[in-house]
Amino acid sequence: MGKTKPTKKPRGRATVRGIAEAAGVSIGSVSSVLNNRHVERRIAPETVEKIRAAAAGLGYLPNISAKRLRSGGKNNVVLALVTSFEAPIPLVNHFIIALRSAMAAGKFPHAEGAFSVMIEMFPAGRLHELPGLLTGDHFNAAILLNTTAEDDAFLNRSPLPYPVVLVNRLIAGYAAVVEAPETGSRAAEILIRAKRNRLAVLHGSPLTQTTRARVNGFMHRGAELLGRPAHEVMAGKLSETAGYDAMRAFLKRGPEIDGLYAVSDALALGAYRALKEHGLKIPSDVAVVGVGDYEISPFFDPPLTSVGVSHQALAEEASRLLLQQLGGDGAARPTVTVPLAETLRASSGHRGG
Amino acid sequence: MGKTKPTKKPRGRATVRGIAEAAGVSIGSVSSVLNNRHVERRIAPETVEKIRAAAAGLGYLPNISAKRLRSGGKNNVVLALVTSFEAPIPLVNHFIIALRSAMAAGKFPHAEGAFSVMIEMFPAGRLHELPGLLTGDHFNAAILLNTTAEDDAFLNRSPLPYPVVLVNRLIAGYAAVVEAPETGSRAAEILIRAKRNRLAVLHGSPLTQTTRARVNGFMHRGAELLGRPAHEVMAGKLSETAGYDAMRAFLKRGPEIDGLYAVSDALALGAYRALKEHGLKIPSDVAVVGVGDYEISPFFDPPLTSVGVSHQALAEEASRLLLQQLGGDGAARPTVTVPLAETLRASSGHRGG
DNA sequence: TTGATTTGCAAAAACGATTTTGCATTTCAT
DNA sequence: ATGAAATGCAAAATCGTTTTTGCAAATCAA
Repeated sequence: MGKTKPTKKPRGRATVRGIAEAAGVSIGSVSSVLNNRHVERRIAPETVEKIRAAAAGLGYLPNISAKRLRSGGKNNVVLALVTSFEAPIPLVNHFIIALRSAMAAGKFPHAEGAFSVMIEMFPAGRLHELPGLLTGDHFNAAILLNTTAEDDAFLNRSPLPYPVVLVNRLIAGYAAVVEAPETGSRAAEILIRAKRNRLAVLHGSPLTQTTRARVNGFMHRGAELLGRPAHEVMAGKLSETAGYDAMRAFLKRGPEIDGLYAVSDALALGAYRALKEHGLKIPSDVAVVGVGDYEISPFFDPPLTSVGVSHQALAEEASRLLLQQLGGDGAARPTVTVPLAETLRASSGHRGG
Repeated sequence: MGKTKPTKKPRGRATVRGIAEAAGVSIGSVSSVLNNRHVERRIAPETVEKIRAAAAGLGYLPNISAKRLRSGGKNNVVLALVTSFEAPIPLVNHFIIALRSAMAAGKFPHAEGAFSVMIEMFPAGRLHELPGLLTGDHFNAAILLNTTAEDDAFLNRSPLPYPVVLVNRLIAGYAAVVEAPETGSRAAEILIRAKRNRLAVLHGSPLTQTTRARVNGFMHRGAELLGRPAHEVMAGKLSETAGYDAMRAFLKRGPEIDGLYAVSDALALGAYRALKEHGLKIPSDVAVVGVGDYEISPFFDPPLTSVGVSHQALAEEASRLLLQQLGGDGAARPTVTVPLAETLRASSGHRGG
């Protein structure tokens, strides 16, 4: 065998060192060229070319952590929004905006306005496989959305070593923001006050901790006041289409109702269409109550009565809690209940909208 | 004035070194304790306490870049979604999902599925103030949404030193994804084919490059086919409420129309309500065409005819382009036009929905 | 020709953490 | 009492960059 120089095989990603070896120069020169400092640093044109060629040939991608570590100053608080892929699409944005706004407003003095927001997503039930979750390598603090029971068990087992705020989940040892528990029962009361007594609730499957609470509250209070159980209509997901399909199938089966509670506004919108197609008028034939998640509720036809917490309120409260833990008292792990907002509109026979 | 005790000079953020000095131990011991390795590393209980106390007292927050650099392996490709605060809320999610999905599907082999997605937001016109934008310190590649003319001028002036994909903007030297240019003219054609000849277009203010193209295309094609200009109705923003207000004011002024083009579906939904309140039936009195941004268009009452590109298609194409630049040919800066999708529903007098 | 500049780049010093190694001390076994 | 093992921690190596410093060789000025 010929005597081979023990060149370090660049098995991983290309680095400045790899480029330097390939081009036969020092890493300092490589860095200068890659950052277009070659004029100030007096690198010869032909050397510049050699380095550029080597970098391109190796498919160089800079290591952001190293760059930030070296150049970044002290300003790198990293906040993460951790959510399952299955999260309701519009929800995530509220949290991004809320985090950004809270930080921009200087709610967290330590960072002096300099910070990053990351989005981490995981398949439902696989939270534990998320890189950096346990080590704290990827972010300084996180808001956790849309975990499943399995994920919750994991969180319970292995406490995360940084500030965390859970949304609509309660786990010992974690701060949490939850919606007020009376959402479902208030919906029942609104419908019953509007003189409805043949009620139904439309929900998705599987039930999340939150939607289950809504359904249970509604069923319980409805039975209590009317002495009769409400119908349960189960949709496949929390989407307009799923709500439409489920409601249409339900109406075809024949049960007559005069009051409907949809546990999400997407479901409500689907139900609207099914009801109308079935020849039922809202609210004279069927009154409808939704949850207040969407900005578009007032633009339903007729405008949708909603009772629940707004995503925005939830998001703002979660941000506040997170920054509070980050900045000051890390030991405090409060559970904050966001109060209900109730907007009575035409879909339940009320004026306004 | 009260004298402050100079117990500790706040020279920047606390580090392991700072804690080590405060506790009178080495940084290695500090690290071990902070990561709960003190058992394996055989740190004496009283030392552990000293260190914990010092860390808490200094408000220590680990430097994520340093942690990742040291422990992170090779897996840190950082992708950013850079958008102005004013971006339409639902748009952003599509890009997050598209990026995550594309990476998860292994579209970018270099990263082996390990990567981060960051969200950076800037006030419209202030893109240039975004930290890390010019230095490339914060991410390896970015998708840019919702820039203003001012931001575009900046981008034109100072090319960014990493792969970038622009959305609905064209700037020399950058890859871009744009919607097909015929959106507006097709909307005019649909209305005119439906025998409408007194047209109006409802748009937001200020006009973005995209919405301006839609309006212009509509006005031009409408005038061409009808020999008469369409009305322009200007709303304050691209929201339901703004659309409602603008449309209501317009109808009160008296002009009669029988065809309306709303350049976003939020505007269309607001217009629906204004039209109905004004006693106009859709589509018999006024046919409406929207743009196809929302998943809820089929659930409008009546279902909304849309012509345009879906946010999802835009997002998927943008992700594809970005990963293509990242992985392979960084020199290629293609402009990809996403084709139109046209869905004829009841709002323009068509069947189906 | 010779001393002073310029040119071109290598070597070293950070950035802030984690992990490995090494070395005194104690404690244990005999 | 004495070598062996366990304990507790400091020191050093490392991650991938950027920037500063230093120093030959080449070029210039006289």
